[in-house]
Amino acid sequence: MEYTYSSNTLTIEDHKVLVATDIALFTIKDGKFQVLLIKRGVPPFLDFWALPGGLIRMDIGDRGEEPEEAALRELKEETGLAKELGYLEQLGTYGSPNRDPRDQRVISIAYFGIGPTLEDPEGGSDASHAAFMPVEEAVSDQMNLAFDHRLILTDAVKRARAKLEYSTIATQFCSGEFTISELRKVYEIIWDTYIDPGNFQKKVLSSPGFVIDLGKNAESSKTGGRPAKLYSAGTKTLLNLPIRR
Amino acid sequence: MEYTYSSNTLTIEDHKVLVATDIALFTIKDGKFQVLLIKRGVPPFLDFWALPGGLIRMDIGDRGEEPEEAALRELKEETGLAKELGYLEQLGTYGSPNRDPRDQRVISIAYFGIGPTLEDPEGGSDASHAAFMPVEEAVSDQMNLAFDHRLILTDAVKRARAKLEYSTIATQFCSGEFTISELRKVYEIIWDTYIDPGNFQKKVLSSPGFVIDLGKNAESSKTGGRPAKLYSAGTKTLLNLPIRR
DNA sequence: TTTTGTTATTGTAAAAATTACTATAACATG
DNA sequence: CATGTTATAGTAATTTTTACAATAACAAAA
Repeated sequence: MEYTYSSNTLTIEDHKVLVATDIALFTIKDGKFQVLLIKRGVPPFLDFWALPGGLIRMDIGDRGEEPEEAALRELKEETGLAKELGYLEQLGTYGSPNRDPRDQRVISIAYFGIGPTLEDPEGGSDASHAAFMPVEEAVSDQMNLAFDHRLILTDAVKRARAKLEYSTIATQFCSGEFTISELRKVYEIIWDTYIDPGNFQKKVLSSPGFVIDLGKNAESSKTGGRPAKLYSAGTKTLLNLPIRR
Repeated sequence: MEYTYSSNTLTIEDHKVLVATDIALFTIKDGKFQVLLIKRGVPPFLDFWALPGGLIRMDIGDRGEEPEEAALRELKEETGLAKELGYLEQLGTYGSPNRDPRDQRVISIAYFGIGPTLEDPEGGSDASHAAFMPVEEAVSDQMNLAFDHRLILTDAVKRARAKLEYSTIATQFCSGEFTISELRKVYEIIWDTYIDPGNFQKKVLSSPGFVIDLGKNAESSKTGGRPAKLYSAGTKTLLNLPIRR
């Protein structure tokens, strides 16, 4: 990686760009796969829905922020979300020259995150509103998201659906204690498919490190039925044998 | 994504950073899994081995380069590599504040690429040398790579090993026409493991879209043995059933 | 020409995993 | 206590994987 190059017209300074972060933060709420969006309070894309995010600041820390740190800070500022996230990983960087209509070129490091079912977020600093929205709605043709956030969101959704297969991230969509049925519903909701309860149960329980038996039962539901055992998320992140769609 | 923020001391300009790209370009050469490195000809890290890469330039195109375009341009400039790559995807962005020791903060968008067995690259513009090096050697404790390139390289190696399982990228390590044995050796070399020839053959041929039968045989080798059929890379990128390690 | 060695390819049977069900357990409610 | 509901366990057919044997098709040596 070099920056020895020759240009007759530009200085090093001229090659600098602004770097933002954005988060596609997913949860399951009201039985639906949802994503956290903010309604923009400033131009460009005033009043458009957008992924929470913002610039990496150079006046935080010795030499500026870690990208992930910036993403979490902006998330908190814009949505008031205080709880710890269940999962966060880098999704990719979006850097096409025209992705931001402003004069300055801005690239964005996008993150993929999962929050457990969260209290309703509230709009923070420069967002006039923040809310979870069903993914189906957020990626629909009717919805016009700001910048290239539809692209980022569809990539994040693909990532989520793919990761369910070979990782244990589904547990991050559940609360601290959950039943196998709740875990199964995570798959059913995100994949929009039916999964056989018996086979799923055996598959999960035979995958070492997927879940931890807490040795107690959930409260029996009002609709009747045998009370389910409670589990918590296991320590392993990768499954030996995938869960198939 | 916003850049409405308040700071008493800094302007928007002060938050800008330099953006570089780096490529971990893999191939199989001399029966070994190898990565393309350059020997740096300028400080910092003078004479250190590094991944090919460089700054995204703002004086190319209307509003500066696409990141991928910059990565390919620098690859060509630094290594003289002219052939088209078999595969290229974004690996991730490395943006820790101290990853570059220079005054300017520099983040790097890293790519993961595969080239078919290539002619020996030659050092280009600002690289005094370019060469393929066995991955084992490049990631060893003995080797001190520039910047955080050891981290990038180990991430890229993980990506390569993981992708062999559920995608068809192994074909990109082969030449245009190849035998099933050659394809199997890609797996054996990159995973450093033995794979049963018979089972592998059946698995590949029963995976629709993995390879295309060219209806002709490879030349029989000097060591004897039945001549193998020739295949080319199929059109599918994802495998229905994974190849297991 | 025959034998031997080598690699490719096909076959086969046991083991493991998946799938589609069925059966039972453990509750709530009427 | 019967009925409905959900959780969990069981079971048999199917599919996939694995380990290995058998055959095919060549080169080279005898």
